[in-house]
Amino acid sequence: MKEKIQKLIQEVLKTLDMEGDNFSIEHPTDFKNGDYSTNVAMVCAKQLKTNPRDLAEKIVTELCVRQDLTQIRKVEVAGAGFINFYLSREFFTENVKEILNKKEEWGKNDLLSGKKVMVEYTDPNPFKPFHIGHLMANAIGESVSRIVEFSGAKTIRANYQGDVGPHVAKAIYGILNSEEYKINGILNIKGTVSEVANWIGKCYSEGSNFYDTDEDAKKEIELINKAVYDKNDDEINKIYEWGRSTTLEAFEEIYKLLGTKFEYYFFESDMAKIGEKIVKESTPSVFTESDPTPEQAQNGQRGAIVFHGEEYDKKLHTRVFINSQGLPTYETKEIGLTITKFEKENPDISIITTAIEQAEYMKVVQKAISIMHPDLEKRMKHITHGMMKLSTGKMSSRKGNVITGESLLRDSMDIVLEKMKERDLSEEEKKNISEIVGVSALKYSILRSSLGSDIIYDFEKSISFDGDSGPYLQYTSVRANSILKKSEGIDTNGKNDIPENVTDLEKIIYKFPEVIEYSYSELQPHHIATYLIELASAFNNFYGNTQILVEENKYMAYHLNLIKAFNQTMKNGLWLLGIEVPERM
RNA sequence: GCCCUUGUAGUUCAAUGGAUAGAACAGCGGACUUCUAAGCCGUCGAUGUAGGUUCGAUUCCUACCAGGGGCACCA
Repeated sequence: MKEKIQKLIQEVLKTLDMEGDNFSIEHPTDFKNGDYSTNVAMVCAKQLKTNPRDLAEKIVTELCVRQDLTQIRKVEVAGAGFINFYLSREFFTENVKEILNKKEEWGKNDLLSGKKVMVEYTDPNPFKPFHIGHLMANAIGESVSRIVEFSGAKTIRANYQGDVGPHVAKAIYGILNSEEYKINGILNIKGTVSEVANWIGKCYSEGSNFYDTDEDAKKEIELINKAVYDKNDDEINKIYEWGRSTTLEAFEEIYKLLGTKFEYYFFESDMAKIGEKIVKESTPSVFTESDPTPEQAQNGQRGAIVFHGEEYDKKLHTRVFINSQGLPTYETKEIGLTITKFEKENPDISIITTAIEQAEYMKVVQKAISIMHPDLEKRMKHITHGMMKLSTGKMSSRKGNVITGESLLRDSMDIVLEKMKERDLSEEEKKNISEIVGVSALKYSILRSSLGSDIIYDFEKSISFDGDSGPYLQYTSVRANSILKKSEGIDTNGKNDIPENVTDLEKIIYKFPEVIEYSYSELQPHHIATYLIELASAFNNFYGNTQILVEENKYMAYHLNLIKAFNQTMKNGLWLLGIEVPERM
C-alpha cells in the first residue's frame, strides 16, 4: 500500500511538473489523521516558494481525478500541509483474508531472499556458569535470527565458546582442591547434569579466588593451564574432558528450554591457531611488532604484535593481537573465528552478539579484518546488549545461590506455577505452561527495550504479568484461542455482514509486515515487542467491548475471522521474539 | 585526558525531522451475574541545561552538567 501511494504521488508530481523524492510516507500516530500521511507538500513548497497548504490542495485535486484510487476512501489536507489517506473498508476486509491465507507466512518479506546470514550469539564458556548476560545474548540473538529468517534469508546459528584459557585452569584447580573430589575423584560428583555444572561453576569461582589471593595457587593454576594446553597430564586431561562435556551438556538443556538450536559450535582452542597464522602472515603489512619494554627485553622477550587502529580511523585505538610471550590474544582468536565463518559458509552477512563492553574492541578487530579483506567490511555487523541489573538489588536467587541465567529462569517458572495454583489444569499442563510463560517473561523483559542499554529486571513486576509483559501477550492470544474454540459448533449462517466501521484492531494488524521490515533494517527486535503490545491492547479493547458469540451479532463470521487474523499476527510476532504461545494458561 | 554511548511522567521503557511526545507499573476514579479479571474504561503526570540549523527538533549540530562503557599484552 505504501508503495502504491508513493507511486501515485510521484505521478502527480510529474504532471504538476515538480520533482522530489525526499518526501516520506508514514502512519500518523492518531487514527483521526488517516492511515497514511505524507509531507510531500511541505517538502516541495520550499523549492517552489509557495504555501504548503495550497500546494497540498493542488496535489490532492490531482490525486482525486485518478482512476486507480481503489482501497482509498478519502484524501485530505490537514495541519501544516500534510496529505492524509484514509483506507477503505474493503482494504481491511481484504487484509484479514490475506492473513488467513498466508498463515505462518504472514508478515514475511524478501529483503534478504537468496541470502545467507550467520548469527553468532550466547557464547558461554565451559567450566563457567551460564550467567544472565548469556541469557540476554541468547534472547537477542535468537530473535535477530528469526527476524532475518522472516526477511527471506537462510539463517545459520552459531555459538562460540572458550574451552581453553585461565578460567579452565582455575576451575580445575578448584575441582582438585574440593572435598568431593578428594574423597573419590570426579566419579563421586553426583546429581543432575545441571547440578554438576553448577558445582563446577562454584569450583571455578573458588579457584578464581585462590588465584587472586594466593601466590602458590596462582603458580599451580598456571601450571595446570599449560598442562591443559599440552595435554600431558592424564588426571588433568580426564577432569578436563569430563568438565567440558558436562558443562556443554548443561548448556544444551538451557538452549532447549529457550528454544534455540545451533548449527555451529566454534571453540577458542581451534580459532587461536587459525588466527595466529593469519596475524603472522600479515605482519608487518597490517600488524606491527612493537618494541619490547626494557623489562621484556631483559627476559629475552620480543615486543607484542599489535594493530594500530588509530592510523586508519582516529576513533579507533591500538590493540595487542599476540602478546610478548608469543601467545595469541582474544583479538587474534576473533580473527580466526571470522575468517573461519566466511570460509565455511561464506555468509552474505555475519552478525555477532556480545555485551556492550566489546563494542570498541570489536570495531578495531573488524577494521583489521577489513584491511586484509575489504569485501568483508560491509558484511560484518556487531550488535550489543547491556547489563541486566536486578532492581531488588539481590544477588542471590530464591534458593540462595548466586543468580545464574538458569536460576533466574527457574525462579520465573516457579512464580508462574504459583500463580496458576487456582487454575483448573492438570499438573503436567501447569508445568509445561510455566516453562513457556516463565521464558516469555524473561525474554520479553530483555527484548522490550532497544539494544545496548542496560536492563533493570524487576522480579516482582516482570512476573506480575500486567501490561507491558510477555505473559500479557500470551494471555491475550489464549483468550482469542478460547473464543475460537467455543465458536466451533456455532452456525454463522445469516451472520455474514461486514461492519461498516473499521476497528482500531484492524488498523493495527495490517502494519505487521512493515514493522518487521523496520525491525530488520535497524536490527532491533524491540520494535516488534512495542508493536505487539499495541496489537494486544487493541484486541483486548475489541474483546472487552464486543459480544461475539451472541445470536444478535450479525457480524459474527467476520468477527471470528478477525480474531483468527489477530491470533495469527500475534503468534507470528511472538515467534519472532522467540516466544511460544500456550494453548491455555 | 581522548573516544563511544545514554539522559523523556514517581518508576521501567517507546517515539524512522512531523500533527495534541506513546505505553506499562504505581496513584486516584469507574463498569460488568458476557465468550479466561493475568482483562476492560476513565484520570493525574515527562523531553538534563544553554544555544544553533529547520516551515517544524525528543530526534541533527555546538557547549555544559550527570550516568555507563572503552583506551597495549584479560576475555
